[in-house]
Amino acid sequence: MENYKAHILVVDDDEGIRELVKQFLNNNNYLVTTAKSSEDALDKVKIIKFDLIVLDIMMPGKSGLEFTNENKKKLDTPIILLTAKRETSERVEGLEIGADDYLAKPFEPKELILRINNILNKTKTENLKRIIEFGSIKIDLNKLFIYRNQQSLKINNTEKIILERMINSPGKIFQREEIGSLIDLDKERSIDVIITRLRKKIEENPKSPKYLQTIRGEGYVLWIK
Amino acid sequence: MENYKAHILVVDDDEGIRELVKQFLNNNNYLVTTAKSSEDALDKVKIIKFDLIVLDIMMPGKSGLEFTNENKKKLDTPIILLTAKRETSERVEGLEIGADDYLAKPFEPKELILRINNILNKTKTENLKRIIEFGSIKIDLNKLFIYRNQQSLKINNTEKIILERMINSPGKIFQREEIGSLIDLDKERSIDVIITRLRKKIEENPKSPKYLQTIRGEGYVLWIK
DNA sequence: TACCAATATGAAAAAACTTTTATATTTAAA
DNA sequence: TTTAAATATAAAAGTTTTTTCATATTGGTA
Repeated sequence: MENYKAHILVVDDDEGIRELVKQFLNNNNYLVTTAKSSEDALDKVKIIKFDLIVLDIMMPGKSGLEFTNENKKKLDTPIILLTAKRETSERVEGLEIGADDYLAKPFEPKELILRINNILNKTKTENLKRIIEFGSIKIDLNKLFIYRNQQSLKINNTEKIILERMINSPGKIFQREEIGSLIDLDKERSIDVIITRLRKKIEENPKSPKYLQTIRGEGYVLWIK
Repeated sequence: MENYKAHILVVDDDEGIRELVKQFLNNNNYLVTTAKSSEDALDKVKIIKFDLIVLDIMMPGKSGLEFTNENKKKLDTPIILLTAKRETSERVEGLEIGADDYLAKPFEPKELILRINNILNKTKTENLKRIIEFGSIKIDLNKLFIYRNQQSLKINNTEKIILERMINSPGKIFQREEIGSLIDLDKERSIDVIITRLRKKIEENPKSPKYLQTIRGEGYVLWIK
């Protein structure tokens, strides 16, 4: 986890809420900056790239919805909206224009933390790990390793590209041509060779493959478990 | 987007709600399977790997919370909980045990769709794209390409590993030793060579680098914009 | 400024990866 | 069972990547 604190911008016109939230987030190991209006927030996002923005919808001047609508795309920062209204209409609108989540006031601070953790962890772990497991095999597409029966085998980039594509559509038949197009290769026999190599790595018994099978006359297919 | 429909499991003891939700999700291009209890759901997840589960909390037999608690980890499928209660306590508990989202009944079907889209798009795009932009450079860590002034340059896996690490901690000084440990290399001069190669690719003017700078006596640091 | 240690880098060497080729094996249909 | 087409694969050849080495350059400090 290292020493990095996520930096969160809290935007609310009510100083009481601002400070309360700030305090609470501080206690939960977040770095917090506050803004008292959308305009104020805009000034700040120009200078600092936040990890997340918590934004009240109803504020004098520009509303949180307007702020989200106008800035979400270029900022590309997760936004959690705070809404006072009970009706769903406003919340739906918030999500439609790109907010990542919302919370109805009054809310439990603990719930806010959970939602923040949820969003930040998600983007983080999903960015870092791309690990697929099936059968007795584990494939780490980032580290380019396959793990099977206590041993680890390195895969190369070509193999990664093909595995990644096939894993995305398990059960789909890939013609040699389609596989070849992924790596810019058009000799049929050459595709065979790559498949053979892959089988040696992922199959218990490469001669009668369980996962990476041949469909005679069609191509190859990957079965995940 | 291809031809793939996300497969969603809807679990609710109330047939009316089950069918309503199913109908609505079908209309929104999702493939739906229903289950009338946690036990029923358990049978189904053993056979099918769903993309997402929508789960009522209050059901006879095993509750949605129990189901989530017991299965979330091994399933690793996003879960949206449906809660009837107004209080936050139950919702907080749901998030704590690993649900990805919840929705209070009664809910607008449209809101459910938004939340589902939200979760599925998030996992999908974050799995597929790992593109970093800074200055006039765009780095695609999946495709192993760097784009700069209309031209594209290939990076190799070693370069990707180091860039990825440094991008994760911009401004952090990396000692040669630390960089070397990423790629299992312990000769100082060899690290230099890799840095030189990287600079040729990402720097406008590699002789006076703007992004990948030397900290004499310490190591290297990457500045993002 | 002159010196020394730190850093940079071209080029060679070594290692790894990729493709092709030639031949063997398998499969399905006659 | 025979045959022809499809697939598999070992080994060679070609290519790229990676590391090392030798030398050049740079930056700080006396």
